[in-house]
Amino acid sequence: MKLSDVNSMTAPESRKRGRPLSFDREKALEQAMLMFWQYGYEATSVQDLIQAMGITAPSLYTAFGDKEQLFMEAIQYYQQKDGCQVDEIFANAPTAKIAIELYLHENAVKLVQPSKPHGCMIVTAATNCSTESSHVQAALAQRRQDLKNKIKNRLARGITDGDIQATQNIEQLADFYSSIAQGMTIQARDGASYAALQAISQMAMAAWPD
Amino acid sequence: MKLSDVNSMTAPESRKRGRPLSFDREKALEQAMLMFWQYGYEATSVQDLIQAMGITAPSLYTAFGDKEQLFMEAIQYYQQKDGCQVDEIFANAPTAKIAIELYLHENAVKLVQPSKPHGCMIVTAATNCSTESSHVQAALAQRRQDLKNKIKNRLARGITDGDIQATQNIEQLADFYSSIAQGMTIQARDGASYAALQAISQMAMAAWPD
DNA sequence: CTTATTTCATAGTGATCGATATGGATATCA
DNA sequence: TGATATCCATATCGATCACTATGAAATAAG
Repeated sequence: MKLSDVNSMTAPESRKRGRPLSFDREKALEQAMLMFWQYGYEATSVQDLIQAMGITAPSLYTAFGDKEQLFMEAIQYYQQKDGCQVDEIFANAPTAKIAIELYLHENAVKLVQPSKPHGCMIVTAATNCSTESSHVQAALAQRRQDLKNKIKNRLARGITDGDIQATQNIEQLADFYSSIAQGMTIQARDGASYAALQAISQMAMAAWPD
Repeated sequence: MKLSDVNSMTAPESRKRGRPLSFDREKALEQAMLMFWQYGYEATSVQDLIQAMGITAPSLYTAFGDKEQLFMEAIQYYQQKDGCQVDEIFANAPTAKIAIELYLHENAVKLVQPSKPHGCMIVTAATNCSTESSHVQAALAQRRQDLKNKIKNRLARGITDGDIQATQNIEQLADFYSSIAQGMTIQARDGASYAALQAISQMAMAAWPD
């Protein structure tokens, strides 16, 4: 690492040398996320992106690397802004059952936000991929696996807390409730209302093994 | 209609004039279906298709019209060969609950067939589409709606048959079980085993309102 | 000021997209 | 056989794909 790098790290904003950015990087990222969310990774062209972001192609590439890196950043931005805050929900819920119930409810809310694409971006944004972008597909699959693991861990805590019987098959329950969440995304894509989604999550809770 | 058309209809195969097809049309269609099933509509290029089908581009266009018509035919072929035979299942099941249970079981079988793409083609093949092929997307959405309507109709028959209480919300039940089937597709895509899918469908049946 | 650095706008790169024009090959019909 | 009809193989169409080379414009440092 060079000394100049250290200097730029310790004084990130104020002492930048060249011509300043003429656009808001975060707002541009948000627009890119909305495009990827609606149309998916490959179906969103760079041309579409720069129009939505209000910048030119060279600006996109200098600011975000390439299309794939922009997508990865958009995914991260999505999870922060429009995804379910599952860590917080699971940490604060008093029981595992309430944790799942609150998660499914938050899921229903987030899947049909007004003036935003419906459905979960993690589920839908890289479904149809050619072999060249299979690692983008794999990255989203990993995020879905991460969620399932978080559900499983919260259920395991339910056993140690005593609100789930130790004989319960936690793996199966995690499969079921992540499947429910993903099914709700397809329903939301196909026009389901918040009320319909909420009804689905309530029916799913009726399968809870008391 | 011209007389020649009538003649060709009454004698379809034997009296065709010109050079005969050098490939099996149905086998070529099956290969096309497998490609669309795995990669989706837009991510499968015509180049990919003709390689898998073993024919040249002009042959594809004379035999199937264009890429979109080939996809529509592939969808039809899929529903006949690899989709759930829901009409037959629903017609023969003695009660609505058994009908749904059998459907979900058949679904689990069809979603993880060996040496075939996993998940339901109707759910996954046109998720990421640009605006130019939005009607392809709409066609699949219509097929999903058709399935939900068939579920609803079978539940309604359950009420007239007396195995479902008339107070039950049939719309909600149809939403729930079609959501389950679609969630299972995402699970199958992400590597779920038949046993895992079957466990999901059994848990879903635990939510049945007796 | 000059110099260094970064961004911006224009224009265009080779590659691939879906789809076809052309002409020869192979069949049936008269 | 000759006429007609259909298919196959080669080569290629304009459009779009993700991406970038070039140089001018705008800032900070010296």
